[in-house]
Amino acid sequence: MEEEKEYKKGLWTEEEDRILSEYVRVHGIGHWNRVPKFTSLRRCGRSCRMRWLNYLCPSVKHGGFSEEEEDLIIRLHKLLGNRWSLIARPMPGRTDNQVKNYWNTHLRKKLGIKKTKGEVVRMRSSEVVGSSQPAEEAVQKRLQPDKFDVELLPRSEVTVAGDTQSAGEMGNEESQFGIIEFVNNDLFDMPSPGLLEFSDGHPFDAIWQS
DNA sequence: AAGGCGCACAACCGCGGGGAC
DNA sequence: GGTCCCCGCGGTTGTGCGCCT
Repeated sequence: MEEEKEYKKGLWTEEEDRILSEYVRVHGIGHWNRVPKFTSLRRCGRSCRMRWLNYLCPSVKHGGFSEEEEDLIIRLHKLLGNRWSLIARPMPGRTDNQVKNYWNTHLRKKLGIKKTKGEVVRMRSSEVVGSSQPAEEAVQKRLQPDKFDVELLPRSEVTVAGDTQSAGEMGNEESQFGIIEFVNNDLFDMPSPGLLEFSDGHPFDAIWQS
């Protein structure tokens, strides 16, 4: 794309912010690629979109994270892994980028978490099924879900998001798979009831990351 | 004073999904 | 069904600034 080379990169100036804000005021949100056509702004659409969503949007909260927000991030990250958009969803005024940056610069250090590639702490359903404690209790203990009600569903064929593999095809031991249902699904904009699958050896199982 | 360094935050990039045509 | 456009996501890189020597 020849035209793309002309787009400016780097930090935004006050004047650019003003132009973008005025564009949004007149044309509304969306069709960001039209911004450089309709204005004198020499920024690509994606850059405009990001600047608006992460900074200029009036609903975006600036400033440090509160203890409550920090606690929520920690809990949700433990639960969801690096799914920043999901983590940011129940936090009004916070964007995925903010949450991601805050995690990478503050919380990971604070929690003593090293950056590892693909290291995943998995919960085998044998921990649940094979343990002496009741299945639901085991899940509750692992998730520490002050804000969630979870229950373990009977293991059955699992279709992992966007994948047609059955649970049986993904591993050798049937006991490796399980499903957690979020009974209290207020925090996530998921089809109710929300389902999270976990399994061994599948990319989608990064629910608990260390 | 200055330059090296690390931290915090902003911004970019690659990729993929969904919808319109 | 194929292509294009738009958008969202998550990882990575860039930038500014304060602190230390």
